[in-house]
Amino acid sequence: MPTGGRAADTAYDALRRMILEREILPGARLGEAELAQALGLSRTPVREALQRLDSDGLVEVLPHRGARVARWSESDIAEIFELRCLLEPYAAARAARVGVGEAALAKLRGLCEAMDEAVARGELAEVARLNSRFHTALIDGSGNGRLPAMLTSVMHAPLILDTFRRYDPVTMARSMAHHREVVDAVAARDPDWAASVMLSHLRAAAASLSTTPTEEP
Amino acid sequence: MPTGGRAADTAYDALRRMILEREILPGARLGEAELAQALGLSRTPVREALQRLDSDGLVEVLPHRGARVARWSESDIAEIFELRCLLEPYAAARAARVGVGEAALAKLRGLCEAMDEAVARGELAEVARLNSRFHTALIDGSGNGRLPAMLTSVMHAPLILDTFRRYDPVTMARSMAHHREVVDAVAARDPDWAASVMLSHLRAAAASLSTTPTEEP
DNA sequence: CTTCCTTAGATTGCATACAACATCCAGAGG
DNA sequence: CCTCTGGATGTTGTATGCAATCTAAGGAAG
Repeated sequence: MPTGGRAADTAYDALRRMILEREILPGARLGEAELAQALGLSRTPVREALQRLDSDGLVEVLPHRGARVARWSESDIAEIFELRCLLEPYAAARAARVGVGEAALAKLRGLCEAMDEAVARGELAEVARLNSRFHTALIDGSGNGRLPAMLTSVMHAPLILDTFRRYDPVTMARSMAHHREVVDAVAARDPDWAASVMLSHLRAAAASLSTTPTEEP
Repeated sequence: MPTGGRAADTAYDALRRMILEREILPGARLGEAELAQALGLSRTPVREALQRLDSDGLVEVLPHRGARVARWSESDIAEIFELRCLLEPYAAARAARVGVGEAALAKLRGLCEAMDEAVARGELAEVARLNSRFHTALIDGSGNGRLPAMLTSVMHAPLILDTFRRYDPVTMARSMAHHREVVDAVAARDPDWAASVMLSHLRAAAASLSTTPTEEP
Protein backbone atom coordinates (compact mmCIF):
# COMPACT_ATOMS: atom_id res chain seq x y z
CA MET A 1 0.00 0.00 0.00
CA PRO A 2 1.36 3.41 -0.93
CA THR A 3 -0.29 4.82 2.19
CA GLY A 4 2.58 6.16 4.27
CA GLY A 5 2.98 5.31 7.91
CA ARG A 6 1.33 8.55 8.96
CA ALA A 7 -2.29 8.41 10.00
CA ALA A 8 -2.89 11.85 8.50
CA ASP A 9 -1.91 10.48 5.09
CA THR A 10 -4.23 7.54 5.54
CA ALA A 11 -7.11 9.90 6.28
CA TYR A 12 -6.16 12.19 3.39
CA ASP A 13 -5.93 9.36 0.87
CA ALA A 14 -9.15 7.74 2.07
CA LEU A 15 -11.18 10.96 1.99
CA ARG A 16 -9.73 12.04 -1.31
CA ARG A 17 -10.58 8.71 -2.87
CA MET A 18 -14.10 8.76 -1.49
CA ILE A 19 -14.73 12.23 -2.86
CA LEU A 20 -13.22 11.47 -6.26
CA GLU A 21 -15.09 8.17 -6.59
CA ARG A 22 -18.27 10.02 -5.66
CA GLU A 23 -18.91 7.89 -2.60
CA ILE A 24 -19.39 11.19 -0.79
CA LEU A 25 -21.40 13.71 -2.79
CA PRO A 26 -20.77 17.46 -3.10
CA GLY A 27 -22.34 19.41 -0.27
CA ALA A 28 -22.17 16.51 2.17
CA ARG A 29 -21.17 17.38 5.70
CA LEU A 30 -17.86 16.01 7.00
CA GLY A 31 -17.95 15.77 10.80
CA GLU A 32 -14.55 15.26 12.35
CA ALA A 33 -15.66 12.84 15.06
CA GLU A 34 -17.74 10.84 12.61
CA LEU A 35 -14.89 10.48 10.13
CA ALA A 36 -12.42 9.69 12.87
CA GLN A 37 -14.55 6.82 14.10
CA ALA A 38 -15.20 5.55 10.57
CA LEU A 39 -11.47 5.51 9.80
CA GLY A 40 -10.42 4.19 13.19
CA LEU A 41 -8.33 7.27 13.99
CA SER A 42 -8.51 10.26 16.29
CA ARG A 43 -9.74 13.67 15.24
CA THR A 44 -6.25 15.15 14.97
CA PRO A 45 -5.11 13.48 11.72
CA VAL A 46 -8.62 13.83 10.29
CA ARG A 47 -8.44 17.57 10.89
CA GLU A 48 -5.09 17.74 9.13
CA ALA A 49 -6.48 15.79 6.18
CA LEU A 50 -9.50 18.09 5.91
CA GLN A 51 -7.27 21.14 5.84
CA ARG A 52 -5.12 19.70 3.10
CA LEU A 53 -8.22 18.81 1.09
CA ASP A 54 -9.40 22.36 1.61
CA SER A 55 -6.25 23.80 0.08
CA ASP A 56 -6.70 21.26 -2.73
CA GLY A 57 -10.12 22.76 -3.34
CA LEU A 58 -11.93 19.48 -2.72
CA VAL A 59 -13.61 20.49 0.54
CA GLU A 60 -14.66 23.77 2.11
CA VAL A 61 -14.00 24.37 5.78
CA LEU A 62 -15.72 27.26 7.51
CA PRO A 63 -14.50 28.49 10.90
CA HIS A 64 -16.41 26.85 13.74
CA ARG A 65 -18.83 25.39 11.21
CA GLY A 66 -17.00 22.33 9.98
CA ALA A 67 -16.22 20.97 6.55
CA ARG A 68 -18.35 20.09 3.53
CA VAL A 69 -17.47 18.52 0.19
CA ALA A 70 -16.92 21.35 -2.27
CA ARG A 71 -19.82 22.08 -4.57
CA TRP A 72 -18.95 23.71 -7.89
CA SER A 73 -21.24 26.10 -9.69
CA GLU A 74 -21.37 26.59 -13.44
CA SER A 75 -19.10 29.62 -13.21
CA ASP A 76 -16.67 27.70 -11.00
CA ILE A 77 -16.36 25.07 -13.71
CA ALA A 78 -15.86 27.74 -16.35
CA GLU A 79 -13.12 29.34 -14.24
CA ILE A 80 -11.42 26.00 -13.74
CA PHE A 81 -11.35 25.30 -17.46
CA GLU A 82 -9.98 28.74 -18.20
CA LEU A 83 -7.08 28.05 -15.87
CA ARG A 84 -6.48 24.60 -17.29
CA CYS A 85 -6.51 26.06 -20.81
CA LEU A 86 -3.81 28.44 -19.66
CA LEU A 87 -1.60 26.10 -17.66
CA GLU A 88 -1.80 22.71 -19.34
CA PRO A 89 -0.78 23.84 -22.83
CA TYR A 90 2.14 25.57 -21.15
CA ALA A 91 2.97 22.32 -19.35
CA ALA A 92 2.81 20.34 -22.59
CA ALA A 93 4.98 22.87 -24.40
CA ARG A 94 7.52 22.87 -21.60
CA ALA A 95 7.64 19.08 -21.57
CA ALA A 96 8.30 19.15 -25.30
CA ARG A 97 10.93 21.85 -24.94
CA VAL A 98 12.94 20.37 -22.10
CA GLY A 99 12.55 16.91 -23.57
CA VAL A 100 11.02 14.29 -21.38
CA GLY A 101 12.86 10.99 -20.97
CA GLU A 102 12.12 7.79 -22.87
CA ALA A 103 10.73 6.18 -19.72
CA ALA A 104 8.18 8.98 -19.29
CA LEU A 105 7.16 8.73 -22.94
CA ALA A 106 6.64 4.99 -22.56
CA LYS A 107 4.51 5.62 -19.49
CA LEU A 108 2.35 8.14 -21.35
CA ARG A 109 1.91 5.76 -24.28
CA GLY A 110 1.02 2.98 -21.89
CA LEU A 111 -1.67 5.15 -20.32
CA CYS A 112 -3.07 5.93 -23.77
CA GLU A 113 -3.31 2.24 -24.56
CA ALA A 114 -4.89 1.43 -21.22
CA MET A 115 -7.43 4.18 -21.84
CA ASP A 116 -8.29 2.78 -25.27
CA GLU A 117 -8.87 -0.62 -23.74
CA ALA A 118 -10.97 0.81 -20.92
CA VAL A 119 -13.07 2.69 -23.49
CA ALA A 120 -13.54 -0.52 -25.45
CA ARG A 121 -14.69 -2.28 -22.31
CA GLY A 122 -17.00 0.59 -21.47
CA GLU A 123 -15.39 1.20 -18.08
CA LEU A 124 -15.79 4.95 -17.96
CA ALA A 125 -14.70 5.36 -14.35
CA GLU A 126 -11.44 3.66 -15.19
CA VAL A 127 -11.06 5.95 -18.21
CA ALA A 128 -11.45 8.95 -15.93
CA ARG A 129 -8.82 7.64 -13.52
CA LEU A 130 -6.35 6.92 -16.30
CA ASN A 131 -7.05 10.31 -17.84
CA SER A 132 -6.13 11.99 -14.56
CA ARG A 133 -2.94 9.99 -14.38
CA PHE A 134 -2.11 10.94 -17.97
CA HIS A 135 -2.50 14.66 -17.38
CA THR A 136 -0.64 14.41 -14.07
CA ALA A 137 2.25 12.58 -15.73
CA LEU A 138 2.48 15.21 -18.44
CA ILE A 139 2.45 18.02 -15.89
CA ASP A 140 5.18 16.28 -13.91
CA GLY A 141 7.15 16.00 -17.13
CA SER A 142 6.97 19.75 -17.64
CA GLY A 143 9.85 20.19 -15.23
CA ASN A 144 8.18 23.09 -13.45
CA GLY A 145 8.06 21.93 -9.85
CA ARG A 146 5.33 24.34 -8.84
CA LEU A 147 2.90 23.33 -11.54
CA PRO A 148 1.69 20.04 -10.01
CA ALA A 149 0.64 21.68 -6.75
CA MET A 150 -1.11 24.45 -8.65
CA LEU A 151 -3.04 22.11 -10.87
CA THR A 152 -4.16 19.60 -8.26
CA SER A 153 -6.87 22.04 -7.31
CA VAL A 154 -8.32 22.06 -10.81
CA MET A 155 -7.36 18.63 -12.12
CA HIS A 156 -9.98 16.82 -10.05
CA ALA A 157 -12.82 18.41 -11.96
CA PRO A 158 -13.19 15.77 -14.70
CA LEU A 159 -13.36 12.99 -12.15
CA ILE A 160 -16.05 14.60 -10.04
CA LEU A 161 -17.98 15.96 -12.97
CA ASP A 162 -18.02 12.57 -14.63
CA THR A 163 -16.94 14.13 -17.87
CA PHE A 164 -16.54 10.97 -19.86
CA ARG A 165 -20.02 9.73 -19.11
CA ARG A 166 -21.32 12.62 -21.21
CA TYR A 167 -19.11 11.94 -24.21
CA ASP A 168 -20.70 10.47 -27.31
CA PRO A 169 -18.54 7.90 -29.16
CA VAL A 170 -17.20 10.41 -31.64
CA THR A 171 -16.15 12.88 -28.95
CA MET A 172 -14.62 10.08 -26.92
CA ALA A 173 -12.56 8.85 -29.86
CA ARG A 174 -11.37 12.38 -30.54
CA SER A 175 -10.36 12.85 -26.93
CA MET A 176 -8.28 9.67 -27.02
CA ALA A 177 -6.71 10.76 -30.30
CA HIS A 178 -5.75 14.07 -28.66
CA HIS A 179 -3.90 12.18 -25.96
CA ARG A 180 -1.85 10.22 -28.43
CA GLU A 181 -1.16 13.33 -30.50
CA VAL A 182 0.11 15.21 -27.46
CA VAL A 183 2.56 12.40 -26.74
CA ASP A 184 3.72 12.44 -30.35
CA ALA A 185 4.22 16.20 -30.20
CA VAL A 186 6.23 15.91 -27.01
CA ALA A 187 8.28 13.07 -28.47
CA ALA A 188 8.93 15.23 -31.56
CA ARG A 189 9.99 18.03 -29.19
CA ASP A 190 7.65 20.50 -30.85
CA PRO A 191 6.37 22.84 -28.09
CA ASP A 192 3.85 24.71 -30.24
CA TRP A 193 2.33 21.51 -31.54
CA ALA A 194 2.04 20.08 -28.04
CA ALA A 195 0.47 23.25 -26.66
CA SER A 196 -2.05 23.59 -29.45
CA VAL A 197 -3.20 19.98 -29.26
CA MET A 198 -3.59 20.28 -25.51
CA LEU A 199 -5.63 23.44 -25.94
CA SER A 200 -7.87 21.69 -28.47
CA HIS A 201 -8.26 18.81 -26.07
CA LEU A 202 -9.39 21.07 -23.24
CA ARG A 203 -11.64 23.29 -25.34
CA ALA A 204 -13.38 20.22 -26.69
CA ALA A 205 -13.94 18.96 -23.17
CA ALA A 206 -15.27 22.34 -22.06
CA ALA A 207 -17.65 22.40 -25.01
CA SER A 208 -19.02 18.99 -24.13
CA LEU A 209 -19.57 20.07 -20.56
CA SER A 210 -21.39 23.27 -21.42
CA THR A 211 -23.75 21.64 -23.92
CA THR A 212 -24.70 19.04 -21.31
CA PRO A 213 -25.43 21.25 -18.30
CA THR A 214 -25.68 19.57 -14.92
CA GLU A 215 -27.15 16.15 -14.53
CA GLU A 216 -28.59 16.13 -11.04
CA PRO A 217 -32.39 16.33 -10.86
CA MET B 1 -6.71 43.90 15.04
CA PRO B 2 -7.74 41.96 11.93
CA THR B 3 -6.43 38.81 13.58
CA GLY B 4 -9.45 36.55 13.93
CA GLY B 5 -10.37 35.01 17.22
CA ARG B 6 -8.69 31.76 16.27
CA ALA B 7 -5.24 31.09 17.63
CA ALA B 8 -4.30 29.27 14.44
CA ASP B 9 -4.90 32.48 12.47
CA THR B 10 -2.79 34.44 14.94
CA ALA B 11 0.07 32.00 14.46
CA TYR B 12 -0.36 31.98 10.68
CA ASP B 13 -0.38 35.77 10.40
CA ALA B 14 2.55 36.16 12.76
CA LEU B 15 4.73 33.58 11.03
CA ARG B 16 3.79 34.79 7.57
CA ARG B 17 4.67 38.35 8.49
CA MET B 18 7.98 37.32 10.04
CA ILE B 19 8.95 35.37 6.92
CA LEU B 20 7.87 38.11 4.52
CA GLU B 21 9.61 40.84 6.54
CA ARG B 22 12.72 38.64 6.56
CA GLU B 23 12.84 38.47 10.33
CA ILE B 24 13.24 34.73 9.79
CA LEU B 25 15.60 33.84 6.99
CA PRO B 26 15.20 31.09 4.37
CA GLY B 27 16.47 27.76 5.62
CA ALA B 28 15.85 28.56 9.27
CA ARG B 29 14.43 25.79 11.37
CA LEU B 30 10.91 26.21 12.79
CA GLY B 31 10.48 24.08 15.88
CA GLU B 32 6.89 23.70 16.97
CA ALA B 33 7.50 23.90 20.71
CA GLU B 34 9.81 26.88 20.29
CA LEU B 35 7.30 28.83 18.18
CA ALA B 36 4.43 27.89 20.48
CA GLN B 37 6.25 29.31 23.48
CA ALA B 38 7.30 32.44 21.59
CA LEU B 39 3.71 33.12 20.50
CA GLY B 40 2.16 32.14 23.81
CA LEU B 41 0.13 29.31 22.28
CA SER B 42 0.14 25.54 22.28
CA ARG B 43 1.66 23.42 19.55
CA THR B 44 -1.68 22.56 17.93
CA PRO B 45 -2.46 25.92 16.28
CA VAL B 46 1.22 26.36 15.43
CA ARG B 47 1.14 23.05 13.59
CA GLU B 48 -1.92 24.14 11.66
CA ALA B 49 -0.26 27.42 10.71
CA LEU B 50 2.88 25.63 9.51
CA GLN B 51 0.83 23.35 7.31
CA ARG B 52 -1.00 26.27 5.75
CA LEU B 53 2.28 28.05 5.14
CA ASP B 54 3.56 24.86 3.54
CA SER B 55 0.72 24.80 1.04
CA ASP B 56 1.42 28.50 0.44
CA GLY B 57 4.96 27.55 -0.49
CA LEU B 58 6.50 29.68 2.25
CA VAL B 59 7.78 26.82 4.41
CA GLU B 60 8.77 23.22 3.79
CA VAL B 61 7.64 20.54 6.21
CA LEU B 62 9.26 17.12 6.03
CA PRO B 63 7.67 14.14 7.76
CA HIS B 64 9.11 13.62 11.23
CA ARG B 65 11.75 16.22 10.48
CA GLY B 66 9.94 19.45 11.13
CA ALA B 67 9.57 22.66 9.18
CA ARG B 68 12.06 25.09 7.63
CA VAL B 69 11.55 28.39 5.86
CA ALA B 70 11.47 27.68 2.13
CA ARG B 71 14.68 28.35 0.26
CA TRP B 72 14.35 29.10 -3.46
CA SER B 73 16.95 28.20 -6.02
CA GLU B 74 17.61 30.09 -9.23
CA SER B 75 15.48 27.65 -11.22
CA ASP B 76 12.68 27.93 -8.65
CA ILE B 77 12.61 31.67 -9.21
CA ALA B 78 12.60 31.18 -12.97
CA GLU B 79 9.68 28.77 -12.68
CA ILE B 80 7.77 31.18 -10.48
CA PHE B 81 8.17 33.99 -12.96
CA GLU B 82 7.08 31.78 -15.83
CA LEU B 83 3.86 31.04 -13.99
CA ARG B 84 3.31 34.68 -13.10
CA CYS B 85 3.87 35.65 -16.73
CA LEU B 86 1.15 33.19 -17.66
CA LEU B 87 -1.40 33.94 -14.96
CA GLU B 88 -1.15 37.64 -14.19
CA PRO B 89 -1.63 38.92 -17.74
CA TYR B 90 -4.68 36.65 -17.87
CA ALA B 91 -5.89 38.17 -14.61
CA ALA B 92 -5.39 41.71 -15.91
CA ALA B 93 -7.18 40.89 -19.16
CA ARG B 94 -10.08 39.32 -17.33
CA ALA B 95 -10.37 42.30 -15.01
CA ALA B 96 -10.52 44.55 -18.05
CA ARG B 97 -13.05 42.30 -19.77
CA VAL B 98 -15.48 41.83 -16.90
CA GLY B 99 -15.08 45.47 -15.94
CA VAL B 100 -13.96 46.14 -12.41
CA GLY B 101 -15.98 48.59 -10.34
CA GLU B 102 -15.15 52.26 -9.78
CA ALA B 103 -14.27 51.55 -6.16
CA ALA B 104 -11.68 48.95 -7.17
CA LEU B 105 -10.18 51.32 -9.74
CA ALA B 106 -9.89 54.03 -7.09
CA LYS B 107 -8.17 51.57 -4.78
CA LEU B 108 -5.67 50.62 -7.48
CA ARG B 109 -4.93 54.26 -8.28
CA GLY B 110 -4.52 54.96 -4.58
CA LEU B 111 -1.97 52.18 -4.30
CA CYS B 112 -0.08 53.59 -7.29
CA GLU B 113 0.09 56.97 -5.65
CA ALA B 114 1.17 55.52 -2.33
CA MET B 115 3.91 53.60 -4.12
CA ASP B 116 5.15 56.75 -5.84
CA GLU B 117 5.37 58.50 -2.49
CA ALA B 118 7.12 55.57 -0.88
CA VAL B 119 9.63 55.53 -3.74
CA ALA B 120 10.20 59.26 -3.28
CA ARG B 121 10.84 58.70 0.43
CA GLY B 122 13.13 55.79 -0.35
CA GLU B 123 11.12 53.33 1.73
CA LEU B 124 11.69 50.28 -0.40
CA ALA B 125 10.14 47.79 2.03
CA GLU B 126 6.94 49.81 1.95
CA VAL B 127 7.08 49.83 -1.85
CA ALA B 128 7.30 46.04 -1.83
CA ARG B 129 4.32 45.74 0.49
CA LEU B 130 2.21 48.10 -1.59
CA ASN B 131 3.28 46.31 -4.76
CA SER B 132 2.00 43.03 -3.35
CA ARG B 133 -1.28 44.65 -2.43
CA PHE B 134 -1.56 46.11 -5.92
CA HIS B 135 -1.10 42.79 -7.66
CA THR B 136 -3.39 41.08 -5.19
CA ALA B 137 -6.11 43.65 -5.76
CA LEU B 138 -5.86 43.23 -9.51
CA ILE B 139 -6.04 39.45 -9.21
CA ASP B 140 -9.09 39.76 -6.97
CA GLY B 141 -10.62 42.03 -9.60
CA SER B 142 -10.21 39.36 -12.26
CA GLY B 143 -13.35 37.68 -11.01
CA ASN B 144 -11.79 34.22 -11.18
CA GLY B 145 -12.21 32.96 -7.64
CA ARG B 146 -9.54 30.30 -7.95
CA LEU B 147 -6.79 32.63 -9.10
CA PRO B 148 -5.96 34.25 -5.73
CA ALA B 149 -5.30 30.92 -4.04
CA MET B 150 -3.17 29.79 -6.97
CA LEU B 151 -1.07 32.90 -7.00
CA THR B 152 -0.44 33.28 -3.28
CA SER B 153 2.24 30.63 -3.64
CA VAL B 154 4.15 32.69 -6.18
CA MET B 155 3.19 36.24 -5.25
CA HIS B 156 5.41 36.32 -2.17
CA ALA B 157 8.55 36.06 -4.23
CA PRO B 158 9.15 39.80 -4.74
CA LEU B 159 8.86 40.45 -1.03
CA ILE B 160 11.30 37.79 0.02
CA LEU B 161 13.69 38.40 -2.83
CA ASP B 162 13.76 42.09 -2.08
CA THR B 163 13.22 42.86 -5.72
CA PHE B 164 12.93 46.59 -5.42
CA ARG B 165 16.21 46.98 -3.60
CA ARG B 166 17.92 45.90 -6.81
CA TYR B 167 16.14 48.37 -9.07
CA ASP B 168 18.05 51.33 -10.42
CA PRO B 169 16.06 54.58 -10.59
CA VAL B 170 15.17 54.14 -14.25
CA THR B 171 13.88 50.60 -13.77
CA MET B 172 11.97 51.65 -10.70
CA ALA B 173 10.27 54.52 -12.53
CA ARG B 174 9.35 52.18 -15.38
CA SER B 175 7.88 49.67 -12.97
CA MET B 176 5.69 52.33 -11.39
CA ALA B 177 4.62 53.53 -14.84
CA HIS B 178 3.61 49.98 -15.70
CA HIS B 179 1.33 49.91 -12.68
CA ARG B 180 -0.46 53.06 -13.72
CA GLU B 181 -0.72 51.88 -17.30
CA VAL B 182 -2.31 48.60 -16.25
CA VAL B 183 -4.95 50.50 -14.31
CA ASP B 184 -5.62 52.72 -17.32
CA ALA B 185 -5.96 49.67 -19.56
CA VAL B 186 -8.39 48.05 -17.16
CA ALA B 187 -10.36 51.30 -16.86
CA ALA B 188 -10.49 51.47 -20.66
CA ARG B 189 -11.72 47.87 -20.65
CA ASP B 190 -9.08 46.81 -23.13
CA PRO B 191 -8.07 43.23 -22.23
CA ASP B 192 -5.20 42.93 -24.70
CA TRP B 193 -3.66 46.19 -23.57
CA ALA B 194 -3.92 45.19 -19.93
CA ALA B 195 -2.41 41.77 -20.55
CA SER B 196 0.47 43.06 -22.60
CA VAL B 197 1.43 45.76 -20.11
CA MET B 198 1.33 43.24 -17.31
CA LEU B 199 3.54 40.90 -19.28
CA SER B 200 6.03 43.71 -19.90
CA HIS B 201 5.97 44.51 -16.21
CA LEU B 202 6.80 40.95 -15.22
CA ARG B 203 9.41 40.34 -17.89
CA ALA B 204 11.20 43.54 -16.84
CA ALA B 205 11.19 42.36 -13.24
CA ALA B 206 12.50 38.93 -14.25
CA ALA B 207 15.27 40.57 -16.27
CA SER B 208 16.35 42.68 -13.31
CA LEU B 209 16.45 39.64 -11.08
CA SER B 210 18.50 37.52 -13.44
CA THR B 211 21.12 40.22 -14.06
CA THR B 212 21.56 40.69 -10.31
CA PRO B 213 21.99 37.10 -9.09
CA THR B 214 21.65 36.41 -5.40
CA GLU B 215 22.87 38.79 -2.79
CA GLU B 216 23.78 36.65 0.21
CA PRO B 217 27.52 36.23 0.83
C1' DC C 1 41.77 5.85 11.23
C1' DT C 2 37.46 4.66 9.38
C1' DT C 3 33.05 2.48 9.65
C1' DC C 4 29.20 0.62 11.80
C1' DC C 5 26.28 -0.12 15.61
C1' DT C 6 24.19 1.28 19.89
C1' DT C 7 22.04 4.43 22.79
C1' DA C 8 20.58 8.87 24.61
C1' DG C 9 18.28 13.09 23.60
C1' DA C 10 15.08 15.84 21.34
C1' DT C 11 11.23 16.51 18.14
C1' DT C 12 7.30 15.30 15.58
C1' DG C 13 2.84 12.61 15.33
C1' DC C 14 -1.20 11.04 17.58
C1' DA C 15 -4.77 10.51 21.19
C1' DT C 16 -7.59 12.47 24.56
C1' DA C 17 -9.66 16.02 27.68
C1' DC C 18 -11.35 20.48 28.11
C1' DA C 19 -12.95 25.17 26.47
C1' DA C 20 -15.24 28.15 23.04
C1' DC C 21 -18.44 28.80 19.67
C1' DA C 22 -22.55 27.86 16.57
C1' DT C 23 -27.02 25.92 15.87
C1' DC C 24 -31.62 24.79 17.20
C1' DC C 25 -35.70 24.76 19.75
C1' DA C 26 -38.77 26.33 23.45
C1' DG C 27 -41.19 29.94 25.35
C1' DA C 28 -42.11 34.81 26.59
C1' DG C 29 -43.30 39.15 24.77
C1' DG C 30 -45.19 42.22 21.25
C1' DC D 1 -49.16 34.88 14.49
C1' DC D 2 -44.57 36.52 14.34
C1' DT D 3 -40.18 37.95 16.60
C1' DC D 4 -36.74 37.78 19.77
C1' DT D 5 -34.36 35.96 23.76
C1' DG D 6 -32.39 32.10 26.49
C1' DG D 7 -30.56 27.77 27.35
C1' DA D 8 -29.53 22.89 25.77
C1' DT D 9 -26.85 20.23 22.65
C1' DG D 10 -23.49 19.13 19.55
C1' DT D 11 -19.49 20.59 16.98
C1' DT D 12 -15.15 22.77 16.31
C1' DG D 13 -10.86 24.82 18.46
C1' DT D 14 -7.10 24.35 21.82
C1' DA D 15 -4.12 22.31 25.36
C1' DT D 16 -1.55 18.59 27.12
C1' DG D 17 0.39 13.81 27.71
C1' DC D 18 2.24 9.83 25.55
C1' DA D 19 4.18 7.05 21.70
C1' DA D 20 6.92 6.83 17.43
C1' DT D 21 10.63 8.53 14.82
C1' DC D 22 14.75 11.04 13.62
C1' DT D 23 19.42 12.99 14.85
C1' DA D 24 23.71 12.86 17.00
C1' DA D 25 27.30 11.31 19.87
C1' DG D 26 30.16 7.62 21.67
C1' DG D 27 32.30 3.25 21.57
C1' DA D 28 33.62 -1.22 19.47
C1' DA D 29 35.16 -3.81 15.51
C1' DG D 30 37.72 -4.00 11.21
